[in-house]
Amino acid sequence: MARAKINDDQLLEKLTKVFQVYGYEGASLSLISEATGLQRASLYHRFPGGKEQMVEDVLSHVDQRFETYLLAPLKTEKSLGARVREMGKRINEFYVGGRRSCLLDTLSLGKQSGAFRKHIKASFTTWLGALEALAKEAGFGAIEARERSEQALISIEGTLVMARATGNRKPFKRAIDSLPGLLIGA
Amino acid sequence: MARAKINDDQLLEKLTKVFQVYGYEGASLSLISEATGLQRASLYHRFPGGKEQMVEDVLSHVDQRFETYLLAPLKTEKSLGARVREMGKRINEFYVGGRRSCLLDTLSLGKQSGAFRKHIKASFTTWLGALEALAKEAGFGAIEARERSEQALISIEGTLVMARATGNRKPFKRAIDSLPGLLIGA
DNA sequence: GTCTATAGCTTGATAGAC
DNA sequence: GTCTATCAAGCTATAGAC
Repeated sequence: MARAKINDDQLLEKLTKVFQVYGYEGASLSLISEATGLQRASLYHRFPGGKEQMVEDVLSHVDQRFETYLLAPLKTEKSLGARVREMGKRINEFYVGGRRSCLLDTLSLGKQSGAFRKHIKASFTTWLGALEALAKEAGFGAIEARERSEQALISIEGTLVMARATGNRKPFKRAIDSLPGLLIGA
Repeated sequence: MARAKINDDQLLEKLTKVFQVYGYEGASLSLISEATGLQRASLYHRFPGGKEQMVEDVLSHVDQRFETYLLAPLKTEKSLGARVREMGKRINEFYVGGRRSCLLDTLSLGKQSGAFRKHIKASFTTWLGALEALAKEAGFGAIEARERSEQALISIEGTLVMARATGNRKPFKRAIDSLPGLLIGA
């Protein structure tokens, strides 16, 4: 039992980055090996289920990061505005100012995507639900709260695609800045 | 010189679909061969530059389709509203009601994406320019016209990602229906 | 212009030593 | 837990017959 070169959290974060940049089929084991500093066989020791398990574990890890970090500010005692602004700051951090793509985008592409669809859909729904609850707390009715939270997610996904395709990250920044207005009307 | 099994236009449309669904790395030659009905060697006869040339040609073909079909209604003599609505109808058609992804999304992922970035960026800019011109014609100032056309593209890209990731195509339909309000304020 | 056959490399995955 | 060595299968691409 030699000592681990990299702990689980660090490993999953390296993997997250690789899947954000290359997607599922583009993320070859060679690439993953290079990014993590672990040889193929070591990767299979950590993830006996291979690439598919890597993706599942990455998705779960990101779910957890969202729950305990990105969306956590929403459950504090601060003002609605302060909560949304803090969440925006963390979302911006997570996507490195628009330089990284959303996993729900990059992993929903291609042949293998069916295997993760359930998880991806669930993650999306959870994220949506958190924003929706916030909009309701701000006084919006059920239908409007729903539409506004969807609008928020759509603008984030759309601007991330635009940032990747064109290199223009300003719309992403603007989308983040628009979150308070969109979600709590302020 | 045996007769062609499939003409250039039909071939490029089959390829478009494959790259929309699988992205660059996911679109293997076996998959392409199956989708087009042509064997590997025949594909290399039609595209001597291999997969990279296929993508370049697909992007150019889609540029042309946008110019001569999707965006063509904007240059007619009809009312602004009628023009935008007709364009929306054709955009919806092109993306098969949200069942297909945008190539600017699927091809900007992965290792190879650098090779197409220039083309992708140019296509994006052209599309944006057409919508911007329309918004200006509707009376919006330069800055607002720019923002509104960006917003239109972002909502389309974002809703297409959402449709792929969750299967929910309603936001895409709504984005199409919102184009008149967004671009000409009606 | 399409085909079969094949080359050479990369892929995801495994066996077994330390 | 990590490693080297190895495997079969898949990949992109090419040669040459019809």
